[in-house]
Amino acid sequence: MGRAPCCDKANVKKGPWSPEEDSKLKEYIEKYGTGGNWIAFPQKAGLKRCGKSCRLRWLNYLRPNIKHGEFSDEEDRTICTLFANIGSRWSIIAAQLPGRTDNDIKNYWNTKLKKKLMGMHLPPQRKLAPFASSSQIPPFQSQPLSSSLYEECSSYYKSFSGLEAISFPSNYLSSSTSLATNPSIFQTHESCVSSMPYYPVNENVLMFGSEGSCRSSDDGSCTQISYGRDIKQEGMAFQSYVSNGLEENPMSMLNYDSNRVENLKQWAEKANAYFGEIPLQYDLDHDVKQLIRSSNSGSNSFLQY
DNA sequence: AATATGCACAACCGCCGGGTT
DNA sequence: GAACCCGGCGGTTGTGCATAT
Repeated sequence: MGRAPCCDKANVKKGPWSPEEDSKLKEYIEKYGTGGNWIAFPQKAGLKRCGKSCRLRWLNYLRPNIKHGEFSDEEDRTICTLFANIGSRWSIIAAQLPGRTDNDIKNYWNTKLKKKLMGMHLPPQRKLAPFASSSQIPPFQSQPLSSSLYEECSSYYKSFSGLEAISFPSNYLSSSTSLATNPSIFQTHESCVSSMPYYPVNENVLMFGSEGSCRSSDDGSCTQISYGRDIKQEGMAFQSYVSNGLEENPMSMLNYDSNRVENLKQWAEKANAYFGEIPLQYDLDHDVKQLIRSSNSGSNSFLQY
């Protein structure tokens, strides 16, 4: 038995908000505030919406001082740098960018910034990576592909990532997401990772690259491959902090507002204390982070475009 | 002009953690 | 301490517009 739904789905409107709904929501909040209970909010405000939907609409769109439109170069740099250090903690990244919402930043990252970054590290004529696989075709892989293509793609991948091989955490492959039914996970042409050979290690894990690519633990058992997003993301984040140290943190390369840096340092300290040392693991975004770091360490900013 | 494809963004979904009972 | 509720979060999907064919 699952969790009870937060609202009566049958009597709740979904989809885009109308201007009338927007003004209703806005007026009510300006008059009475949110009331501290979003679940009860729609009824009070006379909206046929889920409370969560109201909250999201307010926070991401209607709230005062929301900044819409183009991200500045400095914002780009901030996002990239924070992403390299803390991963996809959009709410934390958003906290460093006044007026921007986590959703905004997440969308911006997924649709533009990541591509911009990856594109800069691809030879122009080969922006579209060939999809390939290897002889290690898992049973559910419908199309056999040549290993030569894999080799080409593999070197192509190495050429910009500097990584020999990569293993995916299993949470990229959640139980509800079958490769057979949702191949889109690996279809992004932004990364040749999509065509790394992969094979099941156990029922929940697929390995990419060679077996030797498993770098997870001392005994080679890959035990850090995790299910929870927190372990994965925070693990990467704080491994990064542990290994780089705040002094080497690429943030220092930004003209950072000192208060913001201080906030982040405090947060990082708390988090470090909480998580301690966490084994490094790779995921699809790892190489993006590598790119950011390596680019930042050079004389030319990767965001000079 | 019609259709296909790509892209950007808004919104939804489901999980998790913290607080309360 | 267990059960429940709610807010918050990140990942994913849906939709509409723009551009290419």
